[in-house]
Order: sequence, then structure tokens, then C-alpha cells
Amino acid sequence: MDFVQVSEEEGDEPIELPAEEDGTLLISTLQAQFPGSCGLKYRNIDSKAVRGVRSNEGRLFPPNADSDWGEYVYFCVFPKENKRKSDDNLENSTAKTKRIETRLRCTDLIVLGLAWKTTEDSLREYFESYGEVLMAQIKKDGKSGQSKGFGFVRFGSYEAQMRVLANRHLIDGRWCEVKVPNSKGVGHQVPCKVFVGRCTEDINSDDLREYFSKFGEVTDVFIPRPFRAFSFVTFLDPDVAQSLCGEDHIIKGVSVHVSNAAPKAEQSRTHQGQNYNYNSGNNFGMHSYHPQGNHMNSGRNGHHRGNNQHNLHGGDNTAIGNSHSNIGSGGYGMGSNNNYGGNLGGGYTNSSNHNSGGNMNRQEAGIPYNRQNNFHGMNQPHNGNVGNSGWMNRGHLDMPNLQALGINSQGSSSSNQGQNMNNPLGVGLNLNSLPMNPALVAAALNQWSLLGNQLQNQNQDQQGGNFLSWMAQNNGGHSNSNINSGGRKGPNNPNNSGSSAMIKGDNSASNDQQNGNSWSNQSSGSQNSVDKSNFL
DNA sequence: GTTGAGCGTT
Repeated sequence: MDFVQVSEEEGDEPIELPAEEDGTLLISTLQAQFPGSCGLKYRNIDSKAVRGVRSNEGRLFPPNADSDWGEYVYFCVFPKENKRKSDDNLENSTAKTKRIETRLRCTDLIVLGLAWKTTEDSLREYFESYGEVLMAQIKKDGKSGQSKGFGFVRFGSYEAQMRVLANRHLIDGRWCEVKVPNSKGVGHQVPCKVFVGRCTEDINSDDLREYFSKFGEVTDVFIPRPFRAFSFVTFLDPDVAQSLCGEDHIIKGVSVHVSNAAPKAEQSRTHQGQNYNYNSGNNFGMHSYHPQGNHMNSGRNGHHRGNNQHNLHGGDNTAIGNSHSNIGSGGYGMGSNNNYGGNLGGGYTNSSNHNSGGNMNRQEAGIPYNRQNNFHGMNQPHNGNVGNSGWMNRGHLDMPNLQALGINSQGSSSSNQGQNMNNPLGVGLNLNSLPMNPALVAAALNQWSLLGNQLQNQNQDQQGGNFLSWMAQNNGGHSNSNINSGGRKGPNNPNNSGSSAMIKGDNSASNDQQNGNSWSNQSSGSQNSVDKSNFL
């Protein structure tokens, strides 16, 4: 195996990194040792100039034609933190400060709720689908060696870490919670959402998405309706969002202004969600955009009905490697999750598990859940890659980490816990039993742009129902009902008997205009006075 | 031999 000598900065002590068989060096390998780096350069002996190393699709290519890295010591290239040079005079430009540090540095993550049987190997195997795992550890009893049911994992890239933190995790049959140790909440400390002012009415969400995607992966676009001359764009990477703040951009010939969407969000968060009353019937629209990727849904606890409402709206419905799988059976969220994007590849099982895109069902198949190339090219902000070619298999973004928010009914359904994933629904969902913290929920929903869509027109391309709107509707009178009755058969669901699955917003594929309408905007009392704060 | 909220022998 060939090794490439790499140091963070020219002159630093190099680390030898293993090259691949074809002689290339994976950027992920580089980033494992140099988080935040995006490329390599070296000092050419002859010209004395610094030369960049060719980079393509997550690989770095040796400068010599014979796949030889030579005897050079390469040093890291880090992305420019901010294109604007003006107002940040506190930043100097050393390579180390460009590493954007605390925010982008990977930390150990605690994994709670592991099955007793989960081993360090299986833990690692599970998380490797998100990116390189530098460490996977199970905490065990010193004497017996028995797992204590939690562990730690560390990733080589911040992006992998973000994705992991943003999702729920079914590991060896247990829904596990992943958090930054000793932290409460989920999500990012740095806001991912920007406010886009001076919009005109003809700038639609696709325009915004297309335009802003060149700076980084856009996870959501929200345009308040009725038209208010502003919109919100959410990026996967908070630093991309931050880098754009304060800038003017021209979209469709219109100069729009990007600014921070955070301040009022902070107020909302710190004031314990004062604007959000979840039992009043307010209708919180669905986070509308679901990037390509795996949408893993379990009906076990009845929390995932919202996933049935994935609107893949026009233009975005290219569905690269989509995989929407339902795991479990009989629960809410079952049965109506059908194929998006026409790539149904897996099998339906007899318990309403819908595996599309070839992902295996962990429960049924007993093999690791395969996220299939979900991991895209790591930190590549401002790389000019747009759309499908630039962002591969964007996944893990479909659901907030509700468990980490305390929206978790494991505790309320203990009799049904454990490995019995195929009969979860004696439990139903007792909404009042959910330990919800409105502030946390609001924060999370804001994080995922789940709030504020209530004003969107049903026929907009950015809409749909969601978990909370469903909650709001069904819990209007604090009724203590377990919602586990009735239901109707999903039109495209061959396995849904309709006996227990209650389906709202049937996913009758390609139903942009219909999907979710059955339960969006049904409530009363939502805010109609729209200003920026209503969306933060 | 059990368990199910937690925070790691560095």
C-alpha cells in the first residue's frame, strides 16, 4: 500500500495516509486526520511554486502519471471560511484558523439506548454508512463484560457527524439516541437557515434551491404565502449559511439580500416556545423538501406518520438512490409509504415493510441496514457543484431526531419494547403520554424548517402535513385517545390491510398537488400575521 | 442469568 505524507501546514510534521489501490487518496481519509480539509497541495521542487493536487469526486489524484505520489510532503487545503473579506477583521488567514474549529470539529458522540447485544463491531458497522468511523465503543460492565447499553462513536468528518445527529437510529433492533455528550438538544449551534429578502413573486422555491445549491446542499426552501417578499433557505452546513449572510445575490435578475435568520429564532428558543401551542389546533406544515436519500420509517411507536407525506415536488423529484423503507408493521406511518421516484427496488414484506431503492430491511433480513452510498463528498462548500452531479445521494435528512427531543414513546410502551418490531401497535400513540417539551420541539422543527409552513397554500410545491399538524389535529381537546382506529387503505399499498394503519395524506406517488392536503391547513388558530419571526 | 436512564477506568 502506498502512503502519502501529509501535514496540516507546510513544514509541519507529516502524517502518512494510505492511498487506495488505484493510487488515489480519498478525501475522507484525508479528513479523518485533518478535519475540515478539502484538498492537498505541495511545493514543486523545480518551480518552487505551490501546486494543487487534482481532486475529483472525493478523490485526490497523485501528480505523477504513474500514480506515484513521489517523495513530496503534501499539505492541506482548507476551504475558505468566508468569501467576504470585509467585515471580519478578527479573522486572520492562517490555515489553522481557517479550520473553523470548534464548530466543525468532530466530537465523540454518545449513543444511548443500545441493545445489550450490540457490539463495538456492529456499532461501527452501522455508523460506517454515514462516513468513516474513527472510534466505536461500547461501555461495558467491568466484571461481567455486559454492555451498559450505551457507547460512543466518533466520525472522521463533521458532515457525517451532522447527519448522524440529525437522524434517528435503529441499531440491532433498538431505536438509539445519538447526542453530543452532556448536551441537551439536537441540531446545530450555528443556524443553517438564512433569510432571503427582496424576493419577487416570480422567484419560486426551485429557483432559490437551484441558485443556492451551488454554495452547498440546500435542505429546505420556504416561501411564506401569501407573498411576503422574503423566503428562507436552509443549508445542511451551517457555515455555508453563515458565509452567505450579509450578501446580495442576483436571482432571476433580482437582487436579493441574504441575512441571518437566527436572532428571532434564538428568542423563540429561549422563551420556551412561547409562540407555539401544540394543543391549540395550530397547523404546522410539513417540512417539505426531502433530499434524496433514505427515508427510513418505523411504525413501531407511531411517530412517523409524517414520513408518509414526503412531497417530492417538481424538479426535485429526481430521486437518486431513494430509499424509503418502513420498518416494523402495523404502526402509524405504515402502509402508505410508497415508492417515490420510481425506483422501487426492494421487496414488500408481509408486515408492510416497504423497501425501495434496494435497502434491506434490518429487521426482516437480519443484516445491516445499508444506506447505499449515502455519504457524499464531504465538506465541499462553495464548490460549484450543483444538483445531482455535485451532491450525491443526499440522505439522512428526512426526520428530525425526535427521540433526542424527548418525543419518544419507548418509555410509555415498555411492554412493547425490545425486539418485537412486528407487533408494536397494541400501543397506539397516546399523545398525552409523550414527554414533549414545546421549546425543544419548536427548536427542532425550526431546525428542520417544520414550522411556519402553515401559511402555505396547499397547492404550493412546498407543503404537506406533518407529525405536528397531525398531532395538533388529533389532540385538539386533550383527548386521551389512542389513535389507532379506522384508517383507510392506501391506494398504492399492497400490504396495507387498512385494519390498523391510519393513513393521512396518501402517498399515491406523483401527487404533488394532493399529497398531504387531507390534513394540512385543517386546523384553526394558526397565525396569520406573518412576519419574519413567525418562521423562525 | 435481571435492566432501559444515562455521560466515558483514557
